[in-house]
Amino acid sequence: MTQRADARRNQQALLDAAAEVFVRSGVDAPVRDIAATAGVGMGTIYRHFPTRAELIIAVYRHQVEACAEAGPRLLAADPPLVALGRWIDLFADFLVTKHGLAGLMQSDDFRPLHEYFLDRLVPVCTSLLDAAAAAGEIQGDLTAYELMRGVGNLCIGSDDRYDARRLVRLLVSGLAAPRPASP
Amino acid sequence: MTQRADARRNQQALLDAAAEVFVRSGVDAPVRDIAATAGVGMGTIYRHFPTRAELIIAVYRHQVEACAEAGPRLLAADPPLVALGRWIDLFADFLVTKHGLAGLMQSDDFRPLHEYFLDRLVPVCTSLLDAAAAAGEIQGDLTAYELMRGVGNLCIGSDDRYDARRLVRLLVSGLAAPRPASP
Amino acid sequence: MTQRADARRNQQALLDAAAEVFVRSGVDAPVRDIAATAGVGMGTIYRHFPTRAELIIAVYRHQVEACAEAGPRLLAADPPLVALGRWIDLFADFLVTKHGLAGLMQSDDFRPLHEYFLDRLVPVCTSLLDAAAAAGEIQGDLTAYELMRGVGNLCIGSDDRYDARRLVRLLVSGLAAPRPASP
Amino acid sequence: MTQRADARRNQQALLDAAAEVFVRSGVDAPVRDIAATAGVGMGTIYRHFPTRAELIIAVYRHQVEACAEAGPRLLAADPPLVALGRWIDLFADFLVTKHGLAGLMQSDDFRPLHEYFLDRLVPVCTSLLDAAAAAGEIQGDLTAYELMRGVGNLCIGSDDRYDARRLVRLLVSGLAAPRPASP
DNA sequence: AATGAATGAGATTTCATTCAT
DNA sequence: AATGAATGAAATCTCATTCAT
Repeated sequence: MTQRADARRNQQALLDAAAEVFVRSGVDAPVRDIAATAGVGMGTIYRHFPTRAELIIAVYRHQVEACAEAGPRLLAADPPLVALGRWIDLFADFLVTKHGLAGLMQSDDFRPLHEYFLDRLVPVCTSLLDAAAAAGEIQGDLTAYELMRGVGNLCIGSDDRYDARRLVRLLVSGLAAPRPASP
Repeated sequence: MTQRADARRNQQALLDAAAEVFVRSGVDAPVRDIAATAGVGMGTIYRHFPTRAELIIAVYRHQVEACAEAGPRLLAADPPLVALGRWIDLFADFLVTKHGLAGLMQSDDFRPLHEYFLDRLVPVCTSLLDAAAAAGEIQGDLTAYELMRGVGNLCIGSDDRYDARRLVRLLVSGLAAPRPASP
Repeated sequence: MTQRADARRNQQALLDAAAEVFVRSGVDAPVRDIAATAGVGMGTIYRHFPTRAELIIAVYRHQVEACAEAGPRLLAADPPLVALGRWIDLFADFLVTKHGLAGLMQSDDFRPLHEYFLDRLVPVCTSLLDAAAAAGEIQGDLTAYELMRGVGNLCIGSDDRYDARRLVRLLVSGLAAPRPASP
Repeated sequence: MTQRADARRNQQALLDAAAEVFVRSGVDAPVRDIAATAGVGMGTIYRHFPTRAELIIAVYRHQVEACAEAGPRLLAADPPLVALGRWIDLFADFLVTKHGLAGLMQSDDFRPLHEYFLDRLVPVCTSLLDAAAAAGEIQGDLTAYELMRGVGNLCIGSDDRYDARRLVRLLVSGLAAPRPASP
């Protein structure tokens, strides 16, 4: 059982290395690079994460979970549209930080990854959206799926000249119902 | 001079073939496929377009030009914000149609491509934006560069479940100045 | 079109190299070895023979054809059982020479190879067998398929201590109808 | 001594597992599969059977011994050629049942395996063959070694369309001396 | 100028084998 | 003694790119 500790350490090294390499070279970086960065053999990656999607999911799982859990908390604390805005900020922060992650979701090869994100986060986003709609704070009938894809896309390639978060805020403000003219 | 004609014919065949293959298999389709579709040898592609970015630029040049030229025309015909909206629609249409093009812009390898697009279109977009700002129709100080990147990003991966144009419209509406409360 | 000559030369070099390597290391020798022996890059093999089965078939095609064509000739020249014996000798010679070929046929991976051999040779063998049966020279109802598999198997691993041809002759003699006791 | 018992139990589990896996996936099945089936670690296999040949020999030892012991018994009970035929049937049964075993013998890597079989069985076969020759029941001077290799080869890949036992019987009948013409 | 055959680097994946625990 | 995680050497296959013709 002592070995288990070793393996766990290794797995963590792998996750750290993968995260680092993903930032450096994108999520489709050669397996060999990740192995080298982690200081393990290539077989070790395949033992822990048989497919690339599994590795990516593992790399980002913690943050996806944190994001999912934040939804209800925000909704309880703020008016719906504010909560939605804050949650979207959280989501965007995550994506922007994970340089290259957003761009990845498009690829057919990463369907499982895409699905994991959606399965976990779309319901959360839906409840925020529904609450805002119920409160009459937003117009239209955009789905959570579309909103998240839009935000996800906006977060691709954020850099000095392109502040993704700013665009995201603009998008959310476009979502808000027009303020009724005062009487 | 006859050869010149030959070469020109070849170049056009190449552009047509590349456009077709780009739609079919994305802009990173194998060179061989493009050559085969054009009915020329692979060497011919390399002679005409030494890098893939050059080929892509050539493929889309006409449409980029058309888009650039539409700017002043729209501005002359409509109120600034309407003109901006229409121009953005035009730009988005172009990107959505060119499946995969938007996603490509991110890659460092295609810097030249990216730059061509920006050099040609940012000034046009800037003049539309400035006009709208001057008319008090928009708030904030978003640059044309950021707006175009945002729109470009939103256009990635449009499909049945994700209508990029809709998100783009939302973004533009977020740009509009809040209607001043009536007195 | 001059290049065609080059390519043809290359293809022949490939076939020669493959034949040599097959003898040395078996028909499942690494592609790289065959390429190296032929003095070409690995891609060249894949261009000429996309699958391993295609390469093997090509390597042995000439001899399979020669064997197939010998059947009718022998049948025309000799009494059926003699013709059958000679044809089987020919077939066995081929297999024994192609060290390792016989052993290969078993593998599921080489189904296409197996099928090519059978498609081409079973009909020939059948006509020899039928003629012998019609002449009352053989007993039983062994199929050409079984006979050929038997002969093929006997030819595996012929060497100094194991003379496959001798075993084949024994098998064929076991096929002959028992001489009717003289009156 | 308790550990000795453990080790013995393990060894038996390994043999059973190997036999099972050999049937399922052939004698060159991955070591890991055998270990998993036996419910032991891979290191345990290497401890007990450092080479694959040793494992295979161990797996089949019982049956090889049984076959060897049957020789004298059959010879005592039947006329020599009948005894030979029955013994060969026994040998063929063993090989046909051990799917893939016969094909394996060819490989240079399994020389030790090959040798074990021959060392144990050739003398038995020789005595049967000699007895038949002494009785004038067979012709020629085929060695036991060649006969066994022939039978071994015939047993490769027996299936629905190829009945190895039938071919083996044919071979043995080819061995019989021609019935002397009646006076 | 054009061709397309050839090259070969690089990416993935599988397992036999070792060795720290 | 046993475990099974780790290793890393193969082997396969795919293209971007070159270059002889």
